Amino acid sequence: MLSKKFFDRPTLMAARELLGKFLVREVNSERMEGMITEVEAYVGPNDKASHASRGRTERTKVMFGKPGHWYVYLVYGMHYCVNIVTEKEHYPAAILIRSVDGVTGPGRVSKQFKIDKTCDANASSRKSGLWIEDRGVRVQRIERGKRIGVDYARKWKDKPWRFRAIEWKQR
DNA sequence: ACGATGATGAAC
DNA sequence: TTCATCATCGTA
Repeated sequence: MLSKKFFDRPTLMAARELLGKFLVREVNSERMEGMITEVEAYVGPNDKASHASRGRTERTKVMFGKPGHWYVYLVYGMHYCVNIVTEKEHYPAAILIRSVDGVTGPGRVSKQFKIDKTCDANASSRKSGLWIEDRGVRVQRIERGKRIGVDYARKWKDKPWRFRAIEWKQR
């Protein structure tokens, strides 16, 4: 299981390395799991694409908290987005999980893994029923691009902070 | 191309 | 208390 230490470092670095890791969900003795194939980084208090750029609020306070905790929120009144908090406490940053195996799109991922508001602010751990594991997959090729759905973010909208696994190998 | 759908944050 | 906005998705 990935420890807090994995997330306590620069977000772009953690984001790239999150590709190929496995998202595991356990709820009502049902277990789901899949390899993370696409992520986006939201970094620091000035990133206008990040919810944290408006400062610390009830919703976003978890982004300012300890690394390795889940930030889950509702978008467009319908879909949940699943993020994992990174970097040191008080520095707001997180990684959005956009695709897992064949499940492409943050809303679809949360639906597939039954992730909702009850997961928000929990630590990534077996106990919380939602965690991440390293199973020895080595990602060999990564595509990098702009983040999706953040056209309002001025100069931050074109930051190439989305990462997608193109090629990988089981060790 | 567009509407669904409701929490959130900021303005009033 | 109101109001615009929104890290999306399914249908057309």
